[in-house]
Amino acid sequence: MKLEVQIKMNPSLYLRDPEQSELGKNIIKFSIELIHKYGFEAFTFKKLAEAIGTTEAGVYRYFENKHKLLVYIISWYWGWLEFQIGYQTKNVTNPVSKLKKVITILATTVEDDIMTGHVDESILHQILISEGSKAFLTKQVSQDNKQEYFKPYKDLCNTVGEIILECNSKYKYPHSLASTIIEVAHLQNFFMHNLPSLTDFSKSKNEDQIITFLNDLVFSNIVK
Amino acid sequence: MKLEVQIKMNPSLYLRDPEQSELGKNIIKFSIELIHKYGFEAFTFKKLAEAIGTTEAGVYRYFENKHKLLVYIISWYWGWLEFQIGYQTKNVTNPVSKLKKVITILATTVEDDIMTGHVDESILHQILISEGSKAFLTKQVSQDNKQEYFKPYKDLCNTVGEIILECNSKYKYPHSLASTIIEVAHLQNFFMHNLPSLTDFSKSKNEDQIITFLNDLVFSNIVK
DNA sequence: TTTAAATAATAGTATTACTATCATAAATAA
DNA sequence: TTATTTATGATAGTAATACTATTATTTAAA
Repeated sequence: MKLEVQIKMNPSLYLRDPEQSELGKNIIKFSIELIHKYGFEAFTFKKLAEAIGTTEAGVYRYFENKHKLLVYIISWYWGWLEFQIGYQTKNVTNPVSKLKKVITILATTVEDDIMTGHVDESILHQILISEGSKAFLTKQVSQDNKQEYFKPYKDLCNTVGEIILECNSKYKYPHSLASTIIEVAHLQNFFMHNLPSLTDFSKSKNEDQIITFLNDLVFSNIVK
Repeated sequence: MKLEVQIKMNPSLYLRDPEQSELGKNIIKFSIELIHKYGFEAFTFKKLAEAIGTTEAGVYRYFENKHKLLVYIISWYWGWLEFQIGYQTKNVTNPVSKLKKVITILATTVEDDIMTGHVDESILHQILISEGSKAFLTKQVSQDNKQEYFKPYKDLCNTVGEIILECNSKYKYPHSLASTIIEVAHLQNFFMHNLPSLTDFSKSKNEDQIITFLNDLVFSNIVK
């Protein structure tokens, strides 16, 4: 028996559950590849259908539009990351070590997880860096939020926020600091590779420096 | 004689300089209004042309496409902000006070500046919060960067970075901290209004709390 | 074995993101 | 003043995008 990690997804994100068929799994697999290749703006359902070997109508049976598909794969990633964080910090009792571990996970390009057949997490991580915020930077953000599209992201922020409170129960902004850590980890990575003068890591282009920067920022703030 | 602030723009952003004609100024004025109203994705040159009372072709004579127009108005804002920061911190000698002032400027919704006739800065500030990162989160970011499209943003980050170094000349990440302050100011504002559980300001929805959060983050980090 | 459900194949529509052409009005130079 | 350039307006047209609809065919469940 092959073990597979299943991330539970919000059903209102899709018309037909992509996990339940080969075509569905291919939609997820190739949309990750193509969004990474073309960027979200130039990514179309037509290109996706061609890559899979199906028709546009075939894709539309699974997802109403490309925005929902983006939100789907991004939600999937947050769900998977939450699982990773839970798993990798399971035996860490010291909260500071735990938060450091979390920062490292958030700021490090992951390796492809063989537990998830059709999803390449390392590409997904890249997508999150350059397309992630497009999931919520829209005019429909409030409606999307009402439909709980961002629950996995919020859950993750809560988890990180709780670890922050474990480090310092009097810290006043655990949620804001949690969302800041997540967003800044991605932004500094994007800047390092694409607009290096907005960072101080242009020479090495090493993720470890982002981790050091974040640790420095976070721990001087919460542990005084 | 009417005094007007002129922000010098990168000429490769436009085909014809919008500052040099009524139609051009209207393109800027109404694009700010309509991007704010519809969001950048749903904003089209057709809607813009209709609002102005010209034709699509008329708009295309000024801007090659809507991406360049977005970069133009965002660059304009960074240029204007740089000017504001210079002006408002002119007589502040203490670097900590200066950085606090800068954070306040970055995190506060501005009032419309009457010195700039056709631009409504308060709406522009809203656009920056929700559309700002779309200027660089594209596949062409490196080409755009080579053409110096992001120079005003980088200049601003440098200015802020220098003030950080004035506060603590040994601080290792002045550029990263500067870009973090700017981006987090906008992100926390967006979250506060649209995804409040990602912040700790959901009750009051007050910008002052973002300023307090940022001051707390920044000064515990650089002044130890 | 029947019936239902999923997929493939094809066609069609409204909108978007442009490009091209030509006439006219306004500004400038000879 | 007239000639010429330059900006704008009006209109048309195209390829691509973001869908919806229809029907036939295959696959799976009852």
